Amino acid sequence: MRIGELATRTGVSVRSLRYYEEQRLLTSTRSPSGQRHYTVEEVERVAFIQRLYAAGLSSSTILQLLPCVDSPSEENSDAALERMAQERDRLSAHIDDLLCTLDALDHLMAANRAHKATLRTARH
Amino acid sequence: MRIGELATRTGVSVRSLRYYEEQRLLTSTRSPSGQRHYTVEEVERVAFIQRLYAAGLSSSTILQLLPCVDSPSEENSDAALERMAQERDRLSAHIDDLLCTLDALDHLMAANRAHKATLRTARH
DNA sequence: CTAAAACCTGACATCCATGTCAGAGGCAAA
DNA sequence: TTTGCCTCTGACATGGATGTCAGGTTTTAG
Repeated sequence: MRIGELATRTGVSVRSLRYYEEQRLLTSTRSPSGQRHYTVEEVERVAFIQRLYAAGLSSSTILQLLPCVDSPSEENSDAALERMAQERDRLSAHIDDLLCTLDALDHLMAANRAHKATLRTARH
Repeated sequence: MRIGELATRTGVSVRSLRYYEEQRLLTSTRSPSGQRHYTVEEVERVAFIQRLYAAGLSSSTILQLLPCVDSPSEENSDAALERMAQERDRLSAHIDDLLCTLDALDHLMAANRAHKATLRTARH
């Protein structure tokens, strides 16, 4: 498929797909005229890359993890595995932090609603 | 306390504290010479602001939520409460997404380790 | 064949929290 | 008083993913 189709299938802009290639996160074969072509596998790969971006990883960090995805457990993926473990832990800690924040918001909202109910009762 | 102490107590840079004030997320009293002074309450407030930034809220969004924190359930905080509910839901969805990502990383790492164990067995 | 739509490269723009620097003033200890 | 550290304002810089535009080529549909 060409880049436009990959873009609509993944919900990622054409601009971003080219950027991923520039960052060596994604590869494409080129038609004789130079247009990029992708296989269906790339759909999943782009989705995964998006996941990692959403988890706060940078392009260069993602690049370091990819050997782990592309060629599981070959020699050169040791460092990738280690890096992945490190990012996993960071992400886990971040999630815990966000859960605390969620909790704080829930408490705040509950307090506000309670106060509002109090006002309503007092008025009648 | 002065700004430097608030900075060290919260782990937030002096630059950022001034920025928070510029965004009207934080207020200070000024000494006659113009230096900012804060009460201990501000420590908690800064920590909360940091939480919200870490949860992906922008300065203007945080500003919209603050009435909910400062003056619970006064009339003008209705919009703030609604906005907070909206952000809460967004955050909750984001956490779910991150949990999926965490899961994906765990699976990948397990697969890599399994493969590595296979290689080790074959060698002996 | 022609027009529209999609693609190419390269470059510059954007957002936004934070860093950093410059120049000036404030305050406390020696 | 002098020295050193803290603070002030204002301005410019940064990073990184993405948007956008220009000028040109390719593909597709009619």
